[in-house]
Amino acid sequence: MRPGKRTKINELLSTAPVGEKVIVKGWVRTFRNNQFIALNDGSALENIQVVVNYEDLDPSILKRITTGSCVSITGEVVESQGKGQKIEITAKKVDILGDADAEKYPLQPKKHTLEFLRKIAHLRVRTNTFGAIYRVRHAMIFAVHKFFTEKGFYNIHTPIVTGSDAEGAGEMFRVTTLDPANPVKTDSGEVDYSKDFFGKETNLTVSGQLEVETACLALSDVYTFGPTFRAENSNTSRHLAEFWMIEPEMAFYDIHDTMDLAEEFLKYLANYALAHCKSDLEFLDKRATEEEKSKPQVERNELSLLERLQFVVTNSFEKISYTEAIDILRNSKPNKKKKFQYLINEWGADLQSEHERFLVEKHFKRPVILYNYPKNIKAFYMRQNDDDKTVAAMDVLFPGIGEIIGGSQREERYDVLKQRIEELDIPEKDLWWYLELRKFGSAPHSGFGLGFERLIQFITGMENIRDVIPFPRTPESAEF
RNA sequence: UCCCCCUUAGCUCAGUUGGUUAGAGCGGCUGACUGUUAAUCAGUAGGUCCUUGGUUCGAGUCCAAGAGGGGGAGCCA
Repeated sequence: MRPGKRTKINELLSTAPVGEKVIVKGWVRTFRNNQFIALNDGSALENIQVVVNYEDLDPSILKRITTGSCVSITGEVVESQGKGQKIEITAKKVDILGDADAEKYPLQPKKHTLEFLRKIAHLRVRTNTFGAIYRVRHAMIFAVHKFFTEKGFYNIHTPIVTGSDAEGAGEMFRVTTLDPANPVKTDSGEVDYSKDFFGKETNLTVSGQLEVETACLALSDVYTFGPTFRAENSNTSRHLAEFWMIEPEMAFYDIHDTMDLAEEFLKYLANYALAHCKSDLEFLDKRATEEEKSKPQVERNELSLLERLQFVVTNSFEKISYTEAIDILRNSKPNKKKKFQYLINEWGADLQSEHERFLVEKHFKRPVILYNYPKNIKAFYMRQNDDDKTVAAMDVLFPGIGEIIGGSQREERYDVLKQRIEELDIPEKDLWWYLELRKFGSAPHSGFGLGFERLIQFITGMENIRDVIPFPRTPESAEF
């Protein structure tokens, strides 16, 4: 080890170099008995215990070792005399890098509520829970790229600012440099967007799908992984105004190939987390189990977090058509006993989350993929089936989260697509390039969108989506 | 956007049918102790009871509006 070089705590704990002189730097979690610092630098969930000799240490330094302060420790790695840890560091030198006024520092060595921690999002990552979530989140980002790279997919950066309002995936955020109090106006008094920065109306993207299809019809297998913005007034534990979405798009895949890929992908990710985030997941598993105890029996999970991840990895997903799902729901107990708020009477009804939850959590008790939905409840670009009633759409439904993936085979036939655009009154002028893809060397292709934060919810067992992204953006809330 | 719930010390929460000076644990501070594991022990400070208005002899408690937060629904990923 190079003299003067800092060693990260995860490395120390895994190599346990007893007898070596080391430098560690990090943040104090607790300082017990005027002797024992629990030090964490984020490289692992675990802390290293630093033992200081309070009789030799300058009292003015001793006083500044407080919860939250940042310190640099020079000392020797020794076997611990205590029971809670194998090794510890006997400090020879303690430097305070950053004070944390104990009277004002909001984090205490105790359990805080998630609601409180959301209000101090700049500090919450210093807790075990959020440290674990951030690390798992990183591991999943890496695993996404690894999965697609191994399968020969190319990552495509689709635009964040978009000029088309055509996809209809949701309300959009406007992008403009016009003065909101006094925008340039046309003679007829309308806002003159031709004078705006881009010379037209622009918005933040709600999906990179349409753009990534261009790359798909040249590179075959591609994916996006980027920020996505929806200005919906959604106030739920599964919605954000700014979130990250993964959208693979595959040439020559039909809807069944796509469902298989979605299943393989999700299993790969769960498996990667189990293999690479062991101690973080064990911590989150315990945390979730504790949390469950405060809930009524009926709302508790039958499986623990780790068991759920294991279950997804080892069990095949149930794949059924919308029509089959309607049959199951129509004959289900809650439907017959009128327990559903929305009763299923006939084919064509949109499924409510109570129905999806019934299928996933009660009927099949495993992830379910529904496919071939009625065309009038799905988007214009989805491929029409021969029955003329349904489109080749699919949703992957997960327990607790609901829809984690939505995808479809795309309509590759120019005439059919054009007719559908007209039927739905979608402004065609914004879609000329999208239609041209069907004019020049069109190909059957399919894709899906995975909400990254919903994935992280599933992997970490966190119930509120605001706790799996560092800085959540939701209606009325954009602090930090 | 709709429905429901919550807001009391830095944090987590008690606070009886409306009644004198609003409490506890943790945290902070002071001291003791010194191989602790969210250390322990003793002492101590700390309050716009979310805001505004109303009812009442009297409001933390009842009513109304507003603010903030949470849960559910819809929209979806």
